[in-house]
Amino acid sequence: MNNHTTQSVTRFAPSPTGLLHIGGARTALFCWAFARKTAGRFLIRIEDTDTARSSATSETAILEALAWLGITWDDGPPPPTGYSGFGGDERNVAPFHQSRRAEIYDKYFNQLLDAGLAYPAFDTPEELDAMRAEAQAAKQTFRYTMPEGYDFAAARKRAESGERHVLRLRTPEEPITVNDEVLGEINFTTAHYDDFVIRKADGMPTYHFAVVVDDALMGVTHVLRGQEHLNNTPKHIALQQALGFDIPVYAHMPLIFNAKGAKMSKREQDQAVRVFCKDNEIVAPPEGTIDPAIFEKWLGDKKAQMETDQLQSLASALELDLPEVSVDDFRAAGYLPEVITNFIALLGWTPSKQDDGSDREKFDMDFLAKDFELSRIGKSNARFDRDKLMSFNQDAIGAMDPSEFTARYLAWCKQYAPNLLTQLGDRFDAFARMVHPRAKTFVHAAEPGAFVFIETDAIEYNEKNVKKFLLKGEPSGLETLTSGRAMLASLEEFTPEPIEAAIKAFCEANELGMGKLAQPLRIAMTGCAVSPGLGDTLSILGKETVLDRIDRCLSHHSAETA
RNA sequence: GCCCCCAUCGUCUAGUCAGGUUAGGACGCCAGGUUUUCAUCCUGGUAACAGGGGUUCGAAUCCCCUUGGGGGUGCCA
Repeated sequence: MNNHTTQSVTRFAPSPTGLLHIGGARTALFCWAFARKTAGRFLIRIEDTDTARSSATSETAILEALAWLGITWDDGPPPPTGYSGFGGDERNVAPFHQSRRAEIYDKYFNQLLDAGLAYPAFDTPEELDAMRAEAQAAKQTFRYTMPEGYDFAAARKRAESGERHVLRLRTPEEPITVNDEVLGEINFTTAHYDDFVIRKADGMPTYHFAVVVDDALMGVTHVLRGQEHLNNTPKHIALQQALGFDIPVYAHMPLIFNAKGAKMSKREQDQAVRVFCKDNEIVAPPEGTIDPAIFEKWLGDKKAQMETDQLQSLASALELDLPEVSVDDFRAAGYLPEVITNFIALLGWTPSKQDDGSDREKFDMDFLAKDFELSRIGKSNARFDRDKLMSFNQDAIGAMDPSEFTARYLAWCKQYAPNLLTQLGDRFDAFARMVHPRAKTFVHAAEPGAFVFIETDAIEYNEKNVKKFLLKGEPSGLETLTSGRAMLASLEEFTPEPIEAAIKAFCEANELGMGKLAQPLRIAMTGCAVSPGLGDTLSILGKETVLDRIDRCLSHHSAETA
């Protein structure tokens, strides 16, 4: 036996029917981590046996999301555009799309058929429905088993003559024990599996069959997947036994839910927008978002789901943050890939303790690749806490040096906020530097800098702040603002440091606290007493605008002092 | 209905396998401090072993029951 055959192989096998769900991302991450940890291989396989729902677009989106997270694969489709250095077919196990493996499946279908371990069944969906209803009425679990006196030869003849049929596996009558690395030993009696379908009427293998054949042929040694598959496992083992395959190691991991304890789903997003519309009595879509007819129909039907991009344009027009569900959602919301992987790794898995014995929470992909252990996967489902994710993201952004933040923020804006870029022009670097210390996500980053984008004439002054910082005191804020204006007007270099220095010197010379000038200036610039650092705030506006805003503020409030 | 899995602060979790801890950390929340505002940062606080039976000198930890949560029960994956 050579090293090649003893090497561990894990796989992530998405079905290309949508974006990469955050739960799927965690499964992929753990599969990746286990392969790295054990110096094995991680492979990607595309499970596109559901021809009606699968699409190339969603396959591309899923691969791109994985690559963006830094979850790269050894075997599988080529890397998405813009990535390189992973994927391929070094071990000669392709194709990686189940839709292109029909011949392979046929070979094994025939093997089972010849051995009498699989048989054609001709029941129509309606007949099956009736049988299920009957079992339900009798308060029993429906189990399909081979009819008494089943005539193999006759059935094969019917099948070969083209009669519509499926293939079912003859399952054993003995209980099956699953040895799960996470859950332990679980015994399944025959009540858990019946003669399930292994080939659909359209000739495609079912999930159960394809997964078992492909895993075996692709040398998969460790199957790490969500707990929703636990009940499928005896079926897979029955199939492996019938086919003479080795049984891989199984590890079923807990599920991830939203804050409410429900499954995270796209439906949740539709729900959020619909509730918002109803609460705010919005009966028509904002101008330039979506077709009013579509909107109306969607609003009226609680279960209706809108296309993802339509929903997003609607949400952004309503200034509503959509609950994120897919990796793409989190990416668009301005979360960092290294933060997402760090955070989801913590959902259902615990890293080793730090050297001093304290708990570890922050780590990168390299650490995960070294530290990952199946034994530290938990058993109970986890809720996804966006507050904590946000906190991690803020910490990570805060830890970047300014040039890194600027570069990454720029890259994000190019993709998700091009308007910001055109409005800012060559002031982008200064803007990025200004908002960096306050940024929780790239989406939220621009908020403290909102004053940059409004017209001076459109500034609305906060009444409370005006009273406190402009009208009261001796000298009043307005008086300080007036003398401060002259000082700023005479300033030659209008960049952050000189501005800060000049303001400081001015306050000291006049024996004033910094706030005496700073707060009135903030109100003049933004309308309220909150802004980023004064040097940044003033310099990004430019001297002319700063003086304009001071003048407007002064004239606006002079009547009140009189 | 039937079957399977799970159960520590509001949330993620350490501790459970090899019973003995003031049940620890993180996010959140509250209070105080630093700061020209905000944010950051610092300090402190809040808050949990689902309930009931056992076993034991001793139970978060082992066993049973109840309750609660989740999953499955497809010619979806």
